[in-house]
Amino acid sequence: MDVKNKLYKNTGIHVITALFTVEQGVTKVLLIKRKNEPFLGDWVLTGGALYNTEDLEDGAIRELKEKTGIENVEIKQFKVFGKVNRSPMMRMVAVGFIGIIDSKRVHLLRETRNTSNADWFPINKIPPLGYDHNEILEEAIKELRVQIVKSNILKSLFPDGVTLPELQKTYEAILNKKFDRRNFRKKMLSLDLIEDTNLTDRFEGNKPAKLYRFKKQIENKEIF
Amino acid sequence: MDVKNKLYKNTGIHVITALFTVEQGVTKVLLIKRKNEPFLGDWVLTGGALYNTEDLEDGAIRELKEKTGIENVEIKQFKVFGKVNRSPMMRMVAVGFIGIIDSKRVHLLRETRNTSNADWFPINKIPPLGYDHNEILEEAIKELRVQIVKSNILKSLFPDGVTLPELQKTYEAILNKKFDRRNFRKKMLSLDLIEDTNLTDRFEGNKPAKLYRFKKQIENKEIF
DNA sequence: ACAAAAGTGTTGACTTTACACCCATGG
DNA sequence: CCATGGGTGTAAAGTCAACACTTTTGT
Repeated sequence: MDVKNKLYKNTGIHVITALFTVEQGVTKVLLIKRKNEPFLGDWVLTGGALYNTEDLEDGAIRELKEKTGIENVEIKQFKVFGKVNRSPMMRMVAVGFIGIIDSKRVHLLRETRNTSNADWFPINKIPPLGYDHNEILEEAIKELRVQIVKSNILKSLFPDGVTLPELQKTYEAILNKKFDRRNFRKKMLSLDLIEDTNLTDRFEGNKPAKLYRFKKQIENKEIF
Repeated sequence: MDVKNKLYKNTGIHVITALFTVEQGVTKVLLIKRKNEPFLGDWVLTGGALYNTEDLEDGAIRELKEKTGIENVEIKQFKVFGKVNRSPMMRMVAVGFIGIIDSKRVHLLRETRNTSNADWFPINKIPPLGYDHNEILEEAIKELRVQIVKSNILKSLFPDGVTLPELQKTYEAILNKKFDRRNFRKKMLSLDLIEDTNLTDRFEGNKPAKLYRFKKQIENKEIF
């Protein structure tokens, strides 16, 4: 590779995170409003350009912090978006990440150096986004639906443990589907993603529910 | 993003393909030997730096052509590798692709402008590779094993159709596992990846086998 | 004792596994 | 007619889907 060749110049990396939450049965994603060109005034997913001194995931986390104030998130790389013209100023290849957190546990910055607003949008009410972010978000939602059944990605939504009824509502919100309570329990437990704690929910006028927690490590299943 | 900021300079994209084949029950991957620094004389996966004028997949295909002579391959993006120091000269983020072809159908160039050798290596006999390619290859093998049961990736290995006994040998080679013949058929057909042609194998002293072909489009299955 | 939500078990349908014999072809 | 490899069915075990009643708590 000849570093001076023009074909290799002016290329950069975007790190873009679709950060989800679930509020009262509604799956939402965090969007920010741009304060600069290009796409000034447009809503976009959180993200920005990677520094050449940081790893991909660290860059995505830094951008989240800078543009929304959100910290302590676990995210997972899911796909790269590299069409030549996806960004207008120069050639940018975007690495997409997903994560999910409890929006009640974070303080969202409404304005920063580079953003004029930030908010959680229900995933079925997404405005036209800047860049190719509608496409990235679509893929992110698909990936989220896959990951919740085969990884512990939901751990960051329930860092203090979760009850099966809560989990069921979450799955129903994300997969947009209803489940039978008994069968959901059996399925969930057989997925081997959660483990019993010996605690119960704080009660509120009804039978307290058992608390589970997501496992630290998930072993992968046979595929054939 | 301030384009002049040093933090955004000197970043490039690698497009790296793990191209597999299966020969007599052995899964192999294509490696090339480097003719230049860095890693001069080392074996690596096929790939190189992306031009700022081409899409990711096009770049990976171009690199395959340039360094091995291989054309008409279908490849699939699977993961990004972005550790700050994965490449010694400058910051390079690698986008990994996998593909699988029939090695008998291609003419492999043994030497090119940038390579001093090229060959198919059994995946359990891989030498230490340049860059982080051992890690990339490991992930690529995992992904291959997932893809053969949920996508039509094997189509490019069998462009003219395939019989169930051939397919079974291929799955056994890639998954490193034996299957019962009757159960393999049932499973394979229920996966809905292949469809009957009304042809049969050209025979060679025994009962001719029915020919199947991989479907163009695979619909995705329910996940919960 | 009532309201509200949590927890639990069984049956029938379906899927998966284990296993052995017949069939078509070329020589 | 024999050797080679291809094709098929069935019974037992396991998994999945549908369904209703009992338990615990606070008031």
